[in-house]
Amino acid sequence: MLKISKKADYALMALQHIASVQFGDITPGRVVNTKEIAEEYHIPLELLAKVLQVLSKNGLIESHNGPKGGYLLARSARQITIAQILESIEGPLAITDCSHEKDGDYCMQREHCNIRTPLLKIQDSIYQLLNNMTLGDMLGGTPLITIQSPSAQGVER
Amino acid sequence: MLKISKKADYALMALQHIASVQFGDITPGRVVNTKEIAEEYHIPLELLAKVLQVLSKNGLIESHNGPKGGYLLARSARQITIAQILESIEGPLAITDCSHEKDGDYCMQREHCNIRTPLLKIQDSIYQLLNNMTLGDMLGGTPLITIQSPSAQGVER
DNA sequence: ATGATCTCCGATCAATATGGTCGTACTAAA
DNA sequence: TTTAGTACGACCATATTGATCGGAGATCAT
Repeated sequence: MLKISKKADYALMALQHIASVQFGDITPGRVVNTKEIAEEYHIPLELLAKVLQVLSKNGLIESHNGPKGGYLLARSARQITIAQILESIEGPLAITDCSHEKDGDYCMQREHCNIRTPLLKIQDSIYQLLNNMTLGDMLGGTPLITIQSPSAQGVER
Repeated sequence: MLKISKKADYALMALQHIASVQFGDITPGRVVNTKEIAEEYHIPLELLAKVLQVLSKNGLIESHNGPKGGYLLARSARQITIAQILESIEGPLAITDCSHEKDGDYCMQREHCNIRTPLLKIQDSIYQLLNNMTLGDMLGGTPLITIQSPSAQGVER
C-alpha cells in the first residue's frame, strides 16, 4: 500500500543519474540519452523514454534532439523537489479521492463522512515531507530530511 | 498517486463509527452491526462485511455472532493507530518494492540503484506519521498530529 | 543534401490490482 | 427450532499499470 509506481521509480532514478552526471566531476554539463540510462539501470528503454518525455513536457528536464542529443536538468537539482517529480508522473498526489472532487462527481459518503478532515491533515503532512526534499538531497552527502523523533510510542510491526 | 484504497477508506469510516458509538454519550458499549454502518455511509454491504472480517481477524475489533451481534473495538481507540488499520487492510505499507524483497526476487536495478536509501527515509517518515496518529485522534476534539514546520523552502504548487 | 541517429508522440496490448457480488456454512439469541 | 446475524471462500468485472510497437520530426556528421 502507498506504493509508488514503477514509472515514478524510473523517473527518480533517471533524474538522479542525470543530475549526478551533470554536476559530477567527470564530465560536467554532458547530456545524457535515454539508452544510457536504460542500460545502466536495466529499465525497459521504451518505457523510460516515455517517462522522460513526460518529465520534459512538465519542464523538469530539457530535451536536445538529434545525434549526440539527450536530456539535461531544466534547473538546479536543489530546485526540483520529490513532490514535483512524483506529481509530474502520477498526477496530483492525493490520499483521498474527495480532496479534489470536481462538482460533477462527489462521493456518496461525503455528507456523512467522518474521516475527511483527518485524512486531509495526513495528506498535507506527506506533501510537506515530499516537497521539502529535493533531488539535490538525493545526490548523497547532505543530510536528507529531519525525521521527527523516531520514539515510536506505539506498537512494533 | 499515493491513493489509499476504498477498502481502507471503508475501514477507517467503520472504525471511526464504531468508536464513536462505543464511547459516545448516547448508547455507550453498544455493539454495531455491518448493516448499520453500510447504510449510514452508503457502503456496499458485502464489501464492508469483508473489510470488517479482516479487521477482526487482525485483532482490531471483536465480532459477536448471532442476532443482536455486531462489532466492538478490541482495545481503546487511543491504542489503535492509523498505520495499524491501513496495514491490516492493505498489507505492509511500503513505498518501494525493494524494502521487503524476499531473497528470490529482487529488482534488477538493486545493485545500481541510486534512490533506495532516500526512498527508505521517506517511507520511514510516512510510517512515523501514520503510526503516531490514533483512531482516538480522529474522533474530533483533540488536535491531530504535530506537523513538522511547514516552512516550505521550495516551490508552491 | 543525404543518411544515420536520436527524440517525440500516439496507439495498443497484457498483466495485475481493485471494487464489488454471490452462495453457503456457522452461531447465538428468542 | 427458527431466525437474524456474522464468517468465509470463490468468483467476476473493470480500472490501472507496466510494457510494446510504429512512425514522424529534428539534428548532426559526412
